[in-house]
Amino acid sequence: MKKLTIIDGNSLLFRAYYATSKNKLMTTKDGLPTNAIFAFANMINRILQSSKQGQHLLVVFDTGKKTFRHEKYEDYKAQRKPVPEDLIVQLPIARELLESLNIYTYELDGYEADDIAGTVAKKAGLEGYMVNIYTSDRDYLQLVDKHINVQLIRRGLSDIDEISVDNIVEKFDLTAEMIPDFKGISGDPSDNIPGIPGIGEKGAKNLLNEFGTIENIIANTDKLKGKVKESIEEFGDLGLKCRDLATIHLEVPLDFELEDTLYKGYHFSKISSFANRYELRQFMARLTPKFELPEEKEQIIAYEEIKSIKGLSLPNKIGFALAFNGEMANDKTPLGIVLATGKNNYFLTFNDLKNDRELLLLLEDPKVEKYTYDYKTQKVCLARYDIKLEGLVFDILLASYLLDSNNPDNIRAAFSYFHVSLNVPEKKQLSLFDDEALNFTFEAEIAHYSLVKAPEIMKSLKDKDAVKIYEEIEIPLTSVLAKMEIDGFPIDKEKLLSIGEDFRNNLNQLTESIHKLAGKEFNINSPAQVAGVLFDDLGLPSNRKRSTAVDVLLNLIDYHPIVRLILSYRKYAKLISTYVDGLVEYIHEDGKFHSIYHQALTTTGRLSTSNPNLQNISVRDEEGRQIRKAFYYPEEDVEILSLDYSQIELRILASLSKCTKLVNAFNQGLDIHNLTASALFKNDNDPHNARRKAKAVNFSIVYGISDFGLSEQLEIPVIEAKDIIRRFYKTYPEIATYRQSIIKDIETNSYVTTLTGRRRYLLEINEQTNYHRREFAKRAATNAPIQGTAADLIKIAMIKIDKYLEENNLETKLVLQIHDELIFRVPTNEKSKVLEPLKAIMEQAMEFDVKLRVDGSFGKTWYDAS
DNA sequence: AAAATCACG
DNA sequence: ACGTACGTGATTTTG
Repeated sequence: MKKLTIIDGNSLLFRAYYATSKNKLMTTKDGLPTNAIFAFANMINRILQSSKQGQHLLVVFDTGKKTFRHEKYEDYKAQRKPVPEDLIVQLPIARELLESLNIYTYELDGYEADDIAGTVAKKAGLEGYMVNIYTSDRDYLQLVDKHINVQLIRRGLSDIDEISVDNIVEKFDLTAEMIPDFKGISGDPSDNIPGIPGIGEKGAKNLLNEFGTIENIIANTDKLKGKVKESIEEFGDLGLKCRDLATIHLEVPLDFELEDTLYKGYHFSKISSFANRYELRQFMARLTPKFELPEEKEQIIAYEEIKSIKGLSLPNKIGFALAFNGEMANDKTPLGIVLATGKNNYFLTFNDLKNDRELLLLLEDPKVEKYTYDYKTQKVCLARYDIKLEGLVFDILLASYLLDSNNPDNIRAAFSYFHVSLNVPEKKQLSLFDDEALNFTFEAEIAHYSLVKAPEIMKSLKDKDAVKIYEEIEIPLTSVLAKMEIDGFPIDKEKLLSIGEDFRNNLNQLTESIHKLAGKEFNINSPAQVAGVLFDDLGLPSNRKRSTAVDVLLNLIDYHPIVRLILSYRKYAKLISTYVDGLVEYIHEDGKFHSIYHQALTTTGRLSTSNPNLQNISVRDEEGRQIRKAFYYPEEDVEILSLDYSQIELRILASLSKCTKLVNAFNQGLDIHNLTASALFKNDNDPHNARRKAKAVNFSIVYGISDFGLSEQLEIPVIEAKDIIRRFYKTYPEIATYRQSIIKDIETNSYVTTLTGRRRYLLEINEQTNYHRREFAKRAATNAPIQGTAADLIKIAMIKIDKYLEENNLETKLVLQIHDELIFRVPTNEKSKVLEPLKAIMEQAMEFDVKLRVDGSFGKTWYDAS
């Protein structure tokens, strides 16, 4: 017979915690309490111990959000004591434990664990399963039937009472069907359900055994007498309402199948690293080996070299991996390709690939589903040889990033996250004189595992609510980014060098003057030597760290003329090394930059660019801004368009926090910094200065404020900064509430989400002994939903814009993304055609309470367009 | 390889 | 009493 074990996660954790919290709590050496985990893990161990292969296992949780019961009865669970802090921090660890053991878990906003358990149990019962539910909550007894037993956990954890149809009446003097009515009458103080006043457990049992249901009791009120009669007459309806609350909801919309709960086993490496992390040695010693899965790295992935795919009947789902020569990141030479079917792996050299018409058609056929790691790099590489690649459905790089944005942007790390340990890649050198056979096992592994691991990984994405972002954002975006990388961004090398010459002249003069003022020659590039000259030779006041960073030097400017010169030197040195000489190195033969977009790198969901980084080309400083004059299209009739979101992060903050004042101000087009200034610095008689300060305050909120940080920024005492923050929250109270809710999120779940559901995990929040890592986690948690939602927004806009340009056969091209700004190549004749539509797409890419605003400007050069 | 600095959002 | 603004990448010096 099929068996399903359901565990009430919250209930067991509570029991585990209180059973082991009598004395001093058990902790890791960092001081993280692990007592509940320890006991909970032992319980899971015991359940695994007594299970067999082929059985099903499911752990259900409450999400802690309001449920439909709260809507029916606002006092539901109202007087429940808050969960102890020491237990809260262990909740995410319990989930980690279950994940490490590969045990299926489920929770759903709006429903409690018992509703989920009940729905699953009844469904399984109908399908002939024998169901066992582990809980300490007697409400579950109503589920008992001939297919369902409840393992009721009593005081300790080892004292378990098995309740079945055969013994429920004997033990509780009630049938399973009577349990809700029983609770409805006698009440349940733990859920704040009052029940019918005046009738207790004893009376309720008597009544139910005589009449069966509350309705029937009410219908027979005349047969009752005395106090009981009065109570039923007066509070009968309340009893019905209470029964309603105590009834387990059996129609929870579940989006998984019973098959998903089949327990297959665990990977030793994963659970053992978990146990090490939380110092649970005893647990590992007791862990049953019968569910241990073989580590997959032992398997050797072979491949067969072929000349053409002709004659092979390949399936419609193909894993693939290009082999590259190890050169520059965005200038790789392809050596060959491995195709994986799940059963076989085929290798073709790049030469054979180029000549294989059928393979070329397969690669560009969107109906042939492609599974791989880092589709974009391969698409870009092939495009340089005029080979099209279409039909991406699964990219293990993007999946690993969405499952945890802390995962490194690195192939071996991504695969090892899915328990695949890739062979060390061979450093391949293609040389005319080198006819040594190369080994492509590495690529065969990538192709094979990308294909076969996909179903399991898609399920993990589903568990983390990431499927929508994956399918609707990251997967389509990767092709848009590939196009941008292929198109590149033009640069006039001569112009850049001539700007550089001016910088170099300035730098030489500055070097001379600085050496003269210092009275000696020294390396001005060396912070240590600069510190020596300033603080030792010239005796300027130094800080503890002897830092010579800009903000320090700015405060020393009046002490000695050399300071201003050093600042100026730094500026030109930076411009020359990074933005002239540095950039020149990256110019391709076509006179363009082909920067790489990293789609799976930042923890918040933003993109980043490299080789070169085009997202940090100077703009704030007029001298530095000159660099942008070298960026333009050499064609006569082509211009650059820049479209940027105005104040996007503050708008998102206003919207996410539903801050009425800010939302209204934005929607009325008011200056938001002035608004804050008038609320916080009313008495400041310098309005310009007031706005500057207000702007710093507004931003500090986005970054997750600290009074010290703000005091540093504004160069005011910490007490004043503290008071400013207090007044800020008083002005915008919803933001204070919002921040608190974010902090609560991170503390209970160890992650926060953007508006689309993108997660950022911050496990630092659990480090009990490390105050400053915990505080960092709080600031980062405050910032991530804002920065990440802005990232989601512009990504969606990019996808929509790409589609729009394509569908309307426009020559305009998206060429650069700078977080809140998109840069386009626009043929002059399309200028009036694209401006408004593109603006509108950006402004409406996502729905917010606040209206979004996009500003745009054209220019021949990037300088003129920004 | 890490630290310091500074360019951007 | 702690010791602090969020996210990046490139360059240079230095241990």
